[in-house]
Amino acid sequence: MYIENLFKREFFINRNALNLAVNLLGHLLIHQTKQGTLIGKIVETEAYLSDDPASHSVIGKTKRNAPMFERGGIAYIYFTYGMHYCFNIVSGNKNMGEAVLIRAIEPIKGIEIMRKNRRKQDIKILTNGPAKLTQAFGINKKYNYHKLNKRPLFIAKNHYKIPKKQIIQTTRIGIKKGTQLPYRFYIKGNSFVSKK
DNA sequence: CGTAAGATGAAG
DNA sequence: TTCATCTTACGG
Repeated sequence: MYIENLFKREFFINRNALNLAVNLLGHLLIHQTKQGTLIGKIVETEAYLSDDPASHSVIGKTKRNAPMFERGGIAYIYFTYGMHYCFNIVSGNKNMGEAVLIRAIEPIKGIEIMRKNRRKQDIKILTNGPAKLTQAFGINKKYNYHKLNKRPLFIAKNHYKIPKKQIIQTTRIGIKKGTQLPYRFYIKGNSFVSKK
């Protein structure tokens, strides 16, 4: 059903991270697993640009951030704080060094599987944070470099378009550098947006 | 090598 | 506010 609505590779390549961060809001992250299909609506994103002090890419290409320098449309997944995975979508063309961090998602389908993966019951805390949603969706380093226009992990179009008025642009959270830059976007009033 | 920081989350 | 926990990048 959602499979024919998946975004093509060009969608991610033909724009920079700021543009992609805005344009991902409201669309769907889908993971087809053995246990069942997981679907969530993207409700919060952060852009990390090439000349951005907070971006992993600012130091140049390293083994960890190398996916950011590939053509857009692949996943950049990194492990942090000894236990968490964060999921990014690379934007722009090769060697741009930009990506969008998916910070929060609204669970749509496969909620029981998400509860199991998270070992938490309350739907409100299943996916309202970058490392929470990767745990809920079973996303880990095996999907680093994965093309997001292919199953089993992909982005699909939601035909309902978010009104421009409902998109809030503000500063990013959880970082020490570049805190003044307004590179965070979220859907106004959505109760699955992460908290500071 | 040694080490410090980290785009976090959960508990107290 | 503290801590769990470990990879990564960088300096010696």
